[in-house]
Amino acid sequence: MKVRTIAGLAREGGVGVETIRFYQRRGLMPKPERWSSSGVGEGIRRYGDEDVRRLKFIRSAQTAGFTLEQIRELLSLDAGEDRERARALAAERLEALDRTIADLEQARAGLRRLAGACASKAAGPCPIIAAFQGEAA
Amino acid sequence: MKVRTIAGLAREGGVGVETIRFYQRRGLMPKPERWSSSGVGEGIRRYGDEDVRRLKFIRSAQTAGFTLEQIRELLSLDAGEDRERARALAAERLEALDRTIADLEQARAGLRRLAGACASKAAGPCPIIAAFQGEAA
DNA sequence: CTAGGTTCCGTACCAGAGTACGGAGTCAAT
DNA sequence: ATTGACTCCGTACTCTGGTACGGAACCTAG
Repeated sequence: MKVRTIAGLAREGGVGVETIRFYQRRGLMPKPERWSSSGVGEGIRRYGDEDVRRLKFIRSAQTAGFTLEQIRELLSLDAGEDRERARALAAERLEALDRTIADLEQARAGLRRLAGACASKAAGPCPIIAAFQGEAA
Repeated sequence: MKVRTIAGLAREGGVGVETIRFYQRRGLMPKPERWSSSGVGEGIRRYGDEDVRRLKFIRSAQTAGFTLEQIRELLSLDAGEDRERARALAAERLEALDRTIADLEQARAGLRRLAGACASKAAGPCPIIAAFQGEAA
């Protein structure tokens, strides 16, 4: 069980130090005890593998479109008994995610049309607005 | 060529009146001349079909992930001669869009795992964090 | 011609997700 | 023992994309 300082955790998690501190304030990441090796002052906080997993989970969940607040709830649910709630959150997000992916695929089609229209060597105006007008909601 | 007041434009574009005013300030939507029917005061602004198309384009481009600033540029490019620039913007966005869609599909897989894990009737903790740990970047 | 609903405008505020700053404390190496 | 890097902490600021507010002007119906 490797221990790290906040900068190490940040590096492994692919985020900035300030971001971790921000997550701590929001209750997404714990503030481990300060621990002084030399037994003198209050020491600094040390982070373990569990924290790395937690941090990576936050980033993944964010990609899935959860807000930090929802992620906070998911984390509090983790290892808890409320499967009902966890399932509900997942199902809801899954639906929204499907819609988003569909929208993005539509957008991609429009963008391809646009790129195609503006690629043709024919000089003259490049009808950007029109290119997207092919039923993009 | 139907004319509308700002509220009509908002309705047809599926946005709020304040949003249109916001786009005007940002240079995304034009501020048509005020035009008074009774010839008395300064009158109010009237919007045509072109404005509706423009507004719908903005919403589509937004779905495609362009920022308002980029959309402003696209609009200024529309019907212009700079195909090079238009194509570059489209190509860049297309790449980012492909990455985003791929990420989202990954996220969907993780989410399905999560939903599945928390659905099984087996009582006990629901390993939310672990469910996502299946190689989600 | 007056009442009410809209429009116009500037300015202010909001939420989400950070990012930056400044000063004090701590740690490791020289 | 001191220097330089890193940590801790609170507070403040940033950016994006809107929303809301309040007063004056305008327009339409009764």
